[in-house]
Amino acid sequence: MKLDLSFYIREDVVQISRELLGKTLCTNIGGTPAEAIIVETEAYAGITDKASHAYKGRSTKRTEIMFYEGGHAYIYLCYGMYSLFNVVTNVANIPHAVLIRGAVASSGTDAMLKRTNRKKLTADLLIGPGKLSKALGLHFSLTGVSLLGDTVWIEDRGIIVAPENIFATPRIGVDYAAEDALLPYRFVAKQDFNVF
DNA sequence: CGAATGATATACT
DNA sequence: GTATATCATTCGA
Repeated sequence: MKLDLSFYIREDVVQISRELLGKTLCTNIGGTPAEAIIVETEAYAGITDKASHAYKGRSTKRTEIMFYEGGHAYIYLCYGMYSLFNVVTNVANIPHAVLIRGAVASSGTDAMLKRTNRKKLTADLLIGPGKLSKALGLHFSLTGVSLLGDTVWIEDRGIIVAPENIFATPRIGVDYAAEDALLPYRFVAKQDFNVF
């Protein structure tokens, strides 16, 4: 069942990050459908979070998507070659977002392998935000697309990640955020989804 | 460990 | 309008 607006507009972005573990991320881009189970997320808590692009309410043409109502995709180009995929949460004008950092392929793997120029399915194909976006076809030009539409969306397939399999750790690659880089806003699901 | 790689934000003229 | 520093990263030595 596709997650609806009420899931995204809640105010606790950290809670949403945790709940996204085990959900299925679906894309239908360029006529090639693909699905993956989310296993790693990071929360970006808007204006109070130095690691967020919207820290202190900074709003620019790039970051304006984060100020939208929850349920939109904020996709942005980093390091010149990798698109990073985020889920916007909370109500309009509160720039909270969840970075999808890793997933496990569950369907449409042929298309993913083709996009990433690989021959064989490996466990780390979708681990890492850059690789995940590339494999699923999430180009940064798609930023702002609604997750309630039929291009990119998230479904609840009834997969439950046990609390003892969820680990909270500091975020990756945000050392510039000083003390906020130490916040335990990253969530990893350590569970065998048996996709091989 | 370090290069690749380009849009974007910011600080200038 | 133009210049330059800066990245929510990855891959190959």
